[in-house]
Amino acid sequence: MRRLTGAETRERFLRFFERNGHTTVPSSSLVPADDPTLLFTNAGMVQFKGVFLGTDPRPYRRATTVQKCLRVSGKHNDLENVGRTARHHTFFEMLGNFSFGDYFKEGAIEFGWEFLAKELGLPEDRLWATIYKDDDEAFKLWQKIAGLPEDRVVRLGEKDNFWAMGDTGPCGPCSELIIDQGPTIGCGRPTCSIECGCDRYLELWNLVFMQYNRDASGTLAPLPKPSIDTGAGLERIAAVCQGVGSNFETDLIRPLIATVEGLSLKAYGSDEKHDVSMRVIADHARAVAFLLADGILPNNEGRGYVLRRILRRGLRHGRLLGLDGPFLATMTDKVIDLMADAYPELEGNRAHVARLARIEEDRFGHLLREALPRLYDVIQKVKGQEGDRALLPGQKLFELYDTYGLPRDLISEIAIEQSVECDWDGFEVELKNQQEKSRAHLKAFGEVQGVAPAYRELAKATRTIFQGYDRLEAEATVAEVLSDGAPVERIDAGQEGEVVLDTTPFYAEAGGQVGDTGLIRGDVVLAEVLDTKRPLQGVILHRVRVKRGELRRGQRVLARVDGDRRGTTVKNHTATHLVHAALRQILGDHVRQEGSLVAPDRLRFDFRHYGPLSSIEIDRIEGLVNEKLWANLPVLVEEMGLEEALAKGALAFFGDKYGDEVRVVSVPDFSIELCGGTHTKATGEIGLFNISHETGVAAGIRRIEALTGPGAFQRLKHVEEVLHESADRLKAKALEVPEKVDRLFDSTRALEREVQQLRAKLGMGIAEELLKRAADVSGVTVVSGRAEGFDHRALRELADRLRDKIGSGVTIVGSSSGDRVSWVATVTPDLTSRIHAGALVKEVAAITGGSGGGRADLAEAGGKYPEKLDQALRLVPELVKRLLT
RNA sequence: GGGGCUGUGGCGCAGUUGGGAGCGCGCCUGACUGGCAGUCAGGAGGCCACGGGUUCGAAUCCCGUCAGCUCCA
Repeated sequence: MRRLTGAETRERFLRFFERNGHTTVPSSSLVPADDPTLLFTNAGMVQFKGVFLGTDPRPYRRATTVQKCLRVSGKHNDLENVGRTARHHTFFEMLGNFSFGDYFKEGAIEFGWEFLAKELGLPEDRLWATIYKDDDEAFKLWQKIAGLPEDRVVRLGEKDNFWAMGDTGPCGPCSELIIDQGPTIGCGRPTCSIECGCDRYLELWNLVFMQYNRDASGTLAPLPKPSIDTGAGLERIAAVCQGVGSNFETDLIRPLIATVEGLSLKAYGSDEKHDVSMRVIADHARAVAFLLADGILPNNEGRGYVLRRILRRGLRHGRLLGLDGPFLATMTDKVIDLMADAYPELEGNRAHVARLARIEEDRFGHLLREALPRLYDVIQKVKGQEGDRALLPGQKLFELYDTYGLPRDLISEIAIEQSVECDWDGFEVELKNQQEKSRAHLKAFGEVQGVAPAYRELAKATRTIFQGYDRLEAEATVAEVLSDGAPVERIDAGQEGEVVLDTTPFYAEAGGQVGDTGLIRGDVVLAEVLDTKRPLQGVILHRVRVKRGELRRGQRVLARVDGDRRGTTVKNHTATHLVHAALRQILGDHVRQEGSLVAPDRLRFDFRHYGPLSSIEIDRIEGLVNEKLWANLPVLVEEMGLEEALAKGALAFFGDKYGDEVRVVSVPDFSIELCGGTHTKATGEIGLFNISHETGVAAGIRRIEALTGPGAFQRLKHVEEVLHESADRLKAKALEVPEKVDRLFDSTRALEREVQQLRAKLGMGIAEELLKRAADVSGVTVVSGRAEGFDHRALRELADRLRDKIGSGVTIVGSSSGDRVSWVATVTPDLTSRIHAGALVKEVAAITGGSGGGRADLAEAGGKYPEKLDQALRLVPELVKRLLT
């Protein structure tokens, strides 16, 4: 057996199956193309699901792939295990060969055996096979083809060797090829067998024989064209070929560990704890690099959240190794060096990956600096109270998670380190509570929840024809009249209700564009349309208030949309497409629509992006959109097949359902999107585009608010007016306003400083004066007096000076300015036990109609009778005498 | 959309029951000094995010606005 590198193994696999009539298909993205139920591609067959189900015809019947995969949850893998074992990964590569109704069991077993035993030259006497317990056919084939003795073909149950795509659908028995690595590897127990979970009997290749279709009742029916789906982890095969005991020792991953060694200056293999961390970092760096390169952005939910968790877990282990500085970008760079030949998408995203790794690293570092001390605080406190059997309360755990963003797994890891328990049940209660609250609010303020039964009936009976793309007025017949979601006889004058027409020019709220308003008029009726909605496909509801007459089923009416309102809405909708395209052009292809509002007076666009936009970026976006307006490009609307639209590069929303025929709205060489909304005929109609606001709505999601046409003009006009008015008041030219403000600010500060200096000088004079009049009250020096026009601050400085001068004693100074009195009193430290400055100042202030307080050595007070100031001052010696103890 | 947390010199942060705006790093000046963050002395630099309110008095308490972080939807 020759040592093969990982890259060679990958190559040989593909070449072997190509030689055997298979078409090499490139790995699909880690984001499954049209499978919202699946978070990540987790097996080679994911991109062929449709082929197996017969919905996605391909020009080949045999295929082979090396597929990038990610597994972060499920029974086979748990994020927590990664790094602790020799085989668990988040990211891995899966080798696979597939037959779509072509060869079956015999072929699959032949190929599998030949590749492992002949092509790779694995020792035949150590290869085993497992089969599904009832699969006698496979049992015989393994003996016939591979010459395996009976005792090396092991029958296993449904759990191990029966595969299904879901509860229903294609399924079948499977069979695994296993290598016995000998008793020195694995658990070493005498009872160790092929069923043992340890590494001695290592599963190399899983062959799935898809031969049944399971219906809803659980009955298995034979498939007319049985198929084959196989999968073998590249890392495992490489480990065996390279004669190393762990996937992490292969040349696919070991170089990454070497990089960690270099960064941390610690040797792999010298400390098990560090080894775990190194493996975690190596594994997670691979996942992070590939996820970022596939366009996923770190986020708080779904895929983005998984990425963030992996990334943050990697960082955490970096810290365990003493890597306090940024290191992740170095790691992802190394991943790209290693893998770019096999996955060209990595190279093109090198800078993007490094940049995001760095951003996330900073963000997380910041978060930890903020949050970890809080966690340790809580732990210390709980330990202090409860000792060794300390339990962290769920409410605290939730606070750390909810407010400070500490990941659960990190909290739990630290709790274990610190040997305290966590009340995760209590945590769940808090979490549920928060979910309830969010949902309750949504219900109270959100749209109609659920669909009224009457609407469902309507959907069966009526399909309103929408004519509003090219006209704003149409004659129609009233098909149904409803009130509170139920059909009624009629709607009288002054009443509100809902109307369904057989045909309408009114656009119903969809795709962010608000519903139309307008009028419905008949011989005996006039009604105002307040809003238009579409609760179900084909049902268009006009919410109306009848102004005159009454509205009944069967009436002939004229429906007329408010053209001005629609006109500005349309401008905003087309502008929204232009913004989307401009964002992608200027910020990058990772920008994706997250939500949108198209109203008559404004547009709002939420999108994925990793940080705030700079003012330069905003300017460029605004500029680019306006350029497209001035070029007056046509806005084209076409109907075409979904496939064709996607092939043309039309942007579609992930998770949205589209019919076979879709509407494609495009601006030549700039924007192309699937869209059912109404648009301008050409971009020039929009007139002017102005971004009014850019904010964040959540981490990784930004929001742009903008105006078009007259609205944009008015806003700019208004800004200009404000500027001119400011300029007038400043007696400056508009363009000189900033300078002028700077100068004013400077001079104000200079004046303030001058006042302060003058007051200090004045204070010195007053201080001299007051010191001369110092009194002696029971052996304590008392200085008191007034300093006209001094505010609190100045009084304090004066009192300070007096206190320093007398060394030991009491000072109290007051002032009046306007109708206000201010007081400050000090007591030198040697006397604070005998007299409290706060008590003194309070009594004095009371005479001038105020109150106050403070510390024993310094206190302040106010009052509102300036004319009583002198009277109060005269009473000072007496008061001091009384207060002294 | 809803909740929580945070906005204090250029940067990183502290600021106890409301009562003198501070620390570290950086910056400036001077002196000393052949050393890896040199030492010593002195100094400049703050609308304590913004706007209201409560109070004799607010960085501190209350309300609102804006921004950032975070969780939920």
